Amino acid sequence: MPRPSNTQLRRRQIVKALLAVMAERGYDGASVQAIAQRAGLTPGLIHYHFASKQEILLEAVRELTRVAARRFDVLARRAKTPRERLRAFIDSRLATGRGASPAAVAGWVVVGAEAVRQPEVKAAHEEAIRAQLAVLEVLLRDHAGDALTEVDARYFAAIVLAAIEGAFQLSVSARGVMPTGYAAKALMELVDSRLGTQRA
Amino acid sequence: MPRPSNTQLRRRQIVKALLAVMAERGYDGASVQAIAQRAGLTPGLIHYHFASKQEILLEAVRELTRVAARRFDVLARRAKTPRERLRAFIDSRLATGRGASPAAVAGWVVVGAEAVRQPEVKAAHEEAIRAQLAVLEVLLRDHAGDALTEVDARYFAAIVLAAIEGAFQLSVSARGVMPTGYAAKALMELVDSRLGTQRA
Amino acid sequence: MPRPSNTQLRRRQIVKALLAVMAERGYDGASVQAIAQRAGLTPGLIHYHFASKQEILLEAVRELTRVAARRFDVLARRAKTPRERLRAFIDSRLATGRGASPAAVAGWVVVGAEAVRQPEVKAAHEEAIRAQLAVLEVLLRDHAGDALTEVDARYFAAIVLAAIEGAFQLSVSARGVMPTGYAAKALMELVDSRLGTQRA
Amino acid sequence: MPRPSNTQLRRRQIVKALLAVMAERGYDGASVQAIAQRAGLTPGLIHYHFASKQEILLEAVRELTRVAARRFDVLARRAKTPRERLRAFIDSRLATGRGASPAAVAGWVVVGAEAVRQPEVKAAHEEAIRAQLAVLEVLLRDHAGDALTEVDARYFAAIVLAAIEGAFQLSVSARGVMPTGYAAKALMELVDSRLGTQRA
DNA sequence: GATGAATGAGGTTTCATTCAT
DNA sequence: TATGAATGAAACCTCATTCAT
Repeated sequence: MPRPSNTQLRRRQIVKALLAVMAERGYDGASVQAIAQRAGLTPGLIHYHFASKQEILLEAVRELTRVAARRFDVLARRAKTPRERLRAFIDSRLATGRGASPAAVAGWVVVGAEAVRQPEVKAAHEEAIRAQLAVLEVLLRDHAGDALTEVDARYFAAIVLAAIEGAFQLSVSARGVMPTGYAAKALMELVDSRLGTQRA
Repeated sequence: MPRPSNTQLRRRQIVKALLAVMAERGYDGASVQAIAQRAGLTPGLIHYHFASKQEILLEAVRELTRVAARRFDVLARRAKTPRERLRAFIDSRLATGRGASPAAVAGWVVVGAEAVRQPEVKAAHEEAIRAQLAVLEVLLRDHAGDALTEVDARYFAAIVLAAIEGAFQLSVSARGVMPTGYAAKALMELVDSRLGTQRA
Repeated sequence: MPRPSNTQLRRRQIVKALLAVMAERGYDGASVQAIAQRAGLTPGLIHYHFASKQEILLEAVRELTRVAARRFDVLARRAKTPRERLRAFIDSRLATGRGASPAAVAGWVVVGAEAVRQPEVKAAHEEAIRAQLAVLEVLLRDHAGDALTEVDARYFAAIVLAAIEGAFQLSVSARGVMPTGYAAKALMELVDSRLGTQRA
Repeated sequence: MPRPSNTQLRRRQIVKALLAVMAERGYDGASVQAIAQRAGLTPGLIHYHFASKQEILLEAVRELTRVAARRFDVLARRAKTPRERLRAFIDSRLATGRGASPAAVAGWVVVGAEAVRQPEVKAAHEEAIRAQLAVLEVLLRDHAGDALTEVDARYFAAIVLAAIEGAFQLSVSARGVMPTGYAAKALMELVDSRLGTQRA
């Protein structure tokens, strides 16, 4: 009778520890030793559950993606109009309060830089970006009606996503520049003015 | 008779090499050995000209800032209206062509992530961000006239800068999402619509 | 009611797996994990049946010895003259065809090197060597009659055994140097010429 | 003014240390730490002079080959007849006395086993074997005159080389089986009888 | 200014073995 | 018997930095 598997638990523990350490010390600063310590495990066990440190990072990218998607789902459920759904998306990324996680934001910034040198990370990061872009594009078109051509919608979505990603960076390295909570509001205003959809 | 100092030349060489390597392998991947190789120098000499690897990175941040400022100056010289000066700023960051450097963009993204863990880098990065923000805020107010309150201008500038920084990230890790050259155009359109200033 | 023991089966499985892995990756490359995988078992079970990895190796040495002995017995049964029995011995080591096992040959070479550092392995290896030497010496004297003194027979046997062991090494690391099948023939010719016993 | 290079010295030191440790503990037992200790150096310095542990092993293979070749050259210089040159070859491998090195013999056996799993080592080992084979074949034909066909010479050489390699193995793992010094004599007798060339 | 050998700390990873179940 | 999670030691290797020349 084998001991009941706790692999799922352990993997989640480890990913969480990586994100926590990474938010403070970056990816290279997040040594396996440090991750283990944070998770209350041993380095050997880390490698029992993950083949390599990179594997943990890749799982972390997926986890961040899942969390963001879940957050959007929750907020979107309450939205009744296309504009509210769009706002829900922006809030799911930028709003503070329940679900907002500075560690996740810092982690995401670090992942973005890691994409520069690790092709596998780049692929995972890019996939996440493209998925968000697709969602955002649909939301924008739903909201804009005929005000956006297909091509415009795509680039507009890209700019909006860029603003979100950039806001992450600013919140990490120039805290205070954009008071928490204002980013979502300011971005939504921008979108509204572009689409001629003022808040009625 | 001492030989004439070439310290300035060497330092610039080294900073350039760091940026080049960093764009491919990240900061930790840019070993002193690798930097030396790229610069055609030896590791020992690197430390003769810089006290530590971090010093090179800090100098690189300054260098990137200087280059960006210079690029803006060049473009702004041709600008005649406030709107054109604003456009000059955005182009100086996002436009392709002469002066655009993928290595610099990747380097900047890496610097942003490094700010997560190195306080000195964070300070340098933040200073650069705040300086740009100040310029951008002035440009926006000049252009907008009474259309923006002081507070609005500050947040608007932050959002615009965020979009620029985010565009860097996308260009690094999701190339193709935002065709080169479109970012500047799309961002300017957004600004125009927000300020009610269509291109006449 | 205890379940019927399958220890013997398992031990043989494990030894076989060690030899297979060792032939590809050497002794240190044959991790318990890898052995388990090859045997279709788990690492824990390996240590249930063997106290240590070395124990498996020692059992493998014995197994290789047993297999060689059995092979000689089979061939010797058909032999009618002393010369044929001698030939049977050489064939049992060097001939190709039924019973020849490249994995066993590679395994034996690896065991020989492992004897360099593990006294227990050296002892087991040496015992196997001395046993073969004894057999070979008897076969040679039977065949040679008065053509060999006792001392000569001992050294002659040693040289013949050395040639066999060396042929293993060559077949492992310089395949093609000695076409399979020729080794036995060439060695027998050498023996014949030394003993003045031409093939009638 | 750089410090004068001592790379050649260091590399030789390291190779020598590897061979010494390997003769006692095998290749895997020869940790970089152990090699460094034996050489009186630090592990970091080992890797400064060799890219990897395997590189040291490959250099060791070359070194062993060079030493053997040199030994043959010295002995062959005194040889006056083809038979004496053949004997010089065999002595250069098997005779005791000046130049004989138990560590080198054990090292060579370990290298042979390492060839099982490291393709680069196998290539180096095979090259060494083939080179010796070529020499031996020429020596045999010179000595035999018409007594050997071309094909026979090749296989004969292979058997003789096998006997030499096997004698190494026996001397490592079954010391005493073949009293030092007798191997060369016994092998030469075998060759003589095969070629019908008695010591006149 | 310049070289490159040298150090020592620390990195990721592997692994034989143990043990709760 | 069997599982596979867990441990802890040790492996190879990288690297920023120092320093004799």
